[in-house]
Amino acid sequence: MEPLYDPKAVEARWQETWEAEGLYAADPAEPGETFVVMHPPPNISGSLSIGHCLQLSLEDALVRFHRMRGFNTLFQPGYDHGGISTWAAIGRELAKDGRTQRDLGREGFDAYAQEWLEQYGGTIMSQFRLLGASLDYRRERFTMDAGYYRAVMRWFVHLYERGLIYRDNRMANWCPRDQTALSDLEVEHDDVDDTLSFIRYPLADGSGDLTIATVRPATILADVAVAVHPEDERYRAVVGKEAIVPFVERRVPVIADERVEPEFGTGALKVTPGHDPVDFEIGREHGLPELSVIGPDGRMNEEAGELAGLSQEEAGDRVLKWVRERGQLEKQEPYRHAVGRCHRCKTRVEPLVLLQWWVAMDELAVMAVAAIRESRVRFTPERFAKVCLDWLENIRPWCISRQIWWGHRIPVWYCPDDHVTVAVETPQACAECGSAELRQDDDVLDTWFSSALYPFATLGWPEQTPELARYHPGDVLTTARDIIFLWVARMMFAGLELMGADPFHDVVIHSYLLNPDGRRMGRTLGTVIDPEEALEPYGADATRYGLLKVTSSQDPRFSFGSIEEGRKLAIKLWNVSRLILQNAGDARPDERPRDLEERWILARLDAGRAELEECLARFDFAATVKLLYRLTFDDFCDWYAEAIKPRLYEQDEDARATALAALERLLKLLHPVMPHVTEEIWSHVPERETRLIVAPWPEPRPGCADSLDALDEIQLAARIYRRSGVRVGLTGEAERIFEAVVRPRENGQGDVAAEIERLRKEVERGERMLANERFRKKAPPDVVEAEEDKLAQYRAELDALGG
RNA sequence: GGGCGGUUAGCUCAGUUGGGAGAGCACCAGCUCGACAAGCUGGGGGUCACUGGUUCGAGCCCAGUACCGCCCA
Repeated sequence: MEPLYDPKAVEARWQETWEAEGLYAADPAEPGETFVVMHPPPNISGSLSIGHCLQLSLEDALVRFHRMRGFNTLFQPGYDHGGISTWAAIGRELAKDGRTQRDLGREGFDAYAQEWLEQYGGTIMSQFRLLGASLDYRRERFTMDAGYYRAVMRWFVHLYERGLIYRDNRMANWCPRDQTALSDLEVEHDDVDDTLSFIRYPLADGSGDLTIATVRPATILADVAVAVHPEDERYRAVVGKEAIVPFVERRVPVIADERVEPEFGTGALKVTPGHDPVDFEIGREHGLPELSVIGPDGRMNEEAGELAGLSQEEAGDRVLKWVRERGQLEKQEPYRHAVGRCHRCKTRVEPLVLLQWWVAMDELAVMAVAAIRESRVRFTPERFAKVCLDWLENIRPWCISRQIWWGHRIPVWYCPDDHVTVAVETPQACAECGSAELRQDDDVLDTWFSSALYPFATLGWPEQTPELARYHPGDVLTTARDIIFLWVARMMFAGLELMGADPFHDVVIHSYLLNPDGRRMGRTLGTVIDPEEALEPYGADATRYGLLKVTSSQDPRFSFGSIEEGRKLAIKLWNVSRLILQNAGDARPDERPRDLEERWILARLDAGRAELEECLARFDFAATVKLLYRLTFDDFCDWYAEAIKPRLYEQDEDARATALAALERLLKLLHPVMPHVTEEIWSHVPERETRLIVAPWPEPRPGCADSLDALDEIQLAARIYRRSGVRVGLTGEAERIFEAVVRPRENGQGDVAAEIERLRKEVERGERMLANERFRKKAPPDVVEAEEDKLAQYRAELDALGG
């Protein structure tokens, strides 16, 4: 073994070896309980971020752990076409040459996207490999490959035939820049400073006027009513009358509707069903017309008459000028409110009534609600179950059509008479009139519509493949919290609807990595950390360790500190392995615990194994790596290795065989987190029959459990000696171990006086506590007893120091 | 407007039923011994955001306040 550990060469070699030897491969024909993790497919709008690496590290730890425990394990790789996200990314690329997606034409765009796909898909797969993720790379899937495409068509047709997909004119979110509709989830809300204008609408009968408040005066042109709350005493008398809309001077009814908020503005609401979601609902209920004065470009359209072609702001100014001149502008106030922005391009979203395809959600959502309520699907941390339920229980129709060319084209065809034919395969004739002149719907589906099928479309559904039979349903899904609604909830109801099963039983919401200065990482913000910045200098094992270390916090700031710690752990492990392997002589790994430190380390390793299993079972990865760090540094290196060192040099065969066996146990425990360095060391251990990646997980070892605290006395003596220079009397084995571990020359002088002072304070504290009668009376007996023991211990130490 | 997180050492963060405030990094001091100076040993450093409450005992439980962040509308 080289004196210096070089992760770079070692890691690359094992990544190739594991894959070449088929050790990542899942075989449905093999026996064994299955463990399946579908890695959330990164979308091909870019390469992996350090956040993706965190997710992979966590999944791969679980996967490797289960593989070693003998599970038939599938870790599924793939990538997502990424709908609007990729569409926009390609748009930015084309813009460099002054081109747009539309310039290429639909076929030209497809060809361009194909090249893009190959480049980024390849990048993503190579990044997976660089991290040592033990995905079954032979099974790489893409959400638009032929089989998956067909699955998406089936899903659409299925829902259509169930009556849950329909085409309708409804209020949708429109991105004027991307020129497409969006779902509610793809709209972000930001507060902006705006102006609230109070405008008087005269009553048609001349009996007075009503004042409304609006931040969008341009939409006055599309007003079709004024609404008040039915319980609002102030306006009871005017309901049923007519008001005159300024500028267009249209007579509109004054109506009563419970959706009006009496506290907002004056309590009277201008109703514009064509340009506001709430107004749209009011309009539908009251049978009002849906006028539209704003076009898909976000500017005033021809319905706006003389204002046609103006921006909304310009039009609003014209309207305000009109009312001001006529004394109908009561006042203006600064007003802060939320506006919707396109999730991808941050353009202000325009609410417009549009003919789109929708999914009715109630019936589907109910199934997912049941899965959560019945704990068939659990969330970690638990609170996200409630978050998911809230969304599912207040769900609204899902707009699934997108006016872009990248994605699954909607499987609907129209004949010249506008009859609708819905089919998985391209139909030859109209289902209604038989016309052969068919035109396919231009739009594609929301990317999440297809992602919902990921847990089984990747396994071949709708074909009944051996993989589908064996690996569905899966086990654990990990993701970031912003994906819960977009993907997790939708996978749940898609799985229940099509497969009749929950696609996983555990959802692990991992932490969200922030930039070192506490800001969100975003490509557009230029705040992303490239995984290369960690992998290149530190290696995959250290990076994996460092990322897992910060998974307990909700939004940890990324720093290289924790990765540095991982590197130190790998180096420490390397060095202690050199000690044991270079002094092993002809010994073979064999547990022959004879002396105190051997029974102790086997007990500690077994306790560590049990604790590690508990940590992983509750998905506490930070606790997992901290445990491994302490086990390696404190127990294995500082005590066990030091204690046996003389016996290794003396060619004690039992000590050597046991040391090799103990090292093996440690390597196994570390493998799921740090696979490369452990596999490399393992390859130097004599007589290994398998690779570590598939070596059996350590069995419980109850035999040494009573030695778990066997070194307590010696460790205490060491502490006293190192602090004060005073030797506590030890006998036999204890004295031998003390001599081996605690080197006399270390800090020999010590400070006896300071140590005595410290111990006196401890004794005082204990005496004070135990003198409190109420403590003795009310605290549990075991707590009191523990305090008494500690006091006795401190008094004994004080005696030993002559204090 | 509704909801959810967070606030602990100079920095990044732990702290699992309430029972002496921890780790890593950084800092200071000491130490080359046949695994490791990318190391070892010891040390300094905190009003656990604030106010009140419950309790023998509160970083932890309860009520409220402030600030930061997120989600939904």
